[in-house]
Amino acid sequence: MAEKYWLIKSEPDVYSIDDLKKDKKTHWDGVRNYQARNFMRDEMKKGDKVIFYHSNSEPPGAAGICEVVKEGYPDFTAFDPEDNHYDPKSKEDNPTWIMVDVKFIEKFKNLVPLGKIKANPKLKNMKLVQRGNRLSVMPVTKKEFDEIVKMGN
DNA sequence: GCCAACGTTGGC
DNA sequence: GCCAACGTTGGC
Repeated sequence: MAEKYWLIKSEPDVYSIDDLKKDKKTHWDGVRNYQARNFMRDEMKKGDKVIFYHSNSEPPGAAGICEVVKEGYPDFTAFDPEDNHYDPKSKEDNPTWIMVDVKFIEKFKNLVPLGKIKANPKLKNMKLVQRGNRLSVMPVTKKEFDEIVKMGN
């Protein structure tokens, strides 16, 4: 099956592309949105390419690329009462929340700011730029993915 | 810090 | 099942 392409959002104050570069790989925990969960559980496959997006930052934008290295498995941070992402509704024998592991591929030479993404007619159909989108994990097309990579390097 | 957009919760 | 209230996201 062909690779899929995704975009995941992170607040760089919490976890940035530089953190991922340092760590080499990470588990993408803390997603507490059903649509995003379903993408990770059902559709994200090993080898899929992912745009790493910085939200709530100055400027917001696409920062780099990573790749799925482990497919959906239970987000254990939901089981830990001490964790910020603790969710008592999620049980270990029937987990509500799912995460994947991603590994660092590259950091763009230049961050692709949201403004430029919005200004590019080829990217106008991206969920990212459609109104009020709060999804933290979303699919993108290969064309959109390639275009953003081109803008970043 | 503001606020619009959106998801979730809970009363009925 | 509706919908108001509330909390969160995220750009500006």
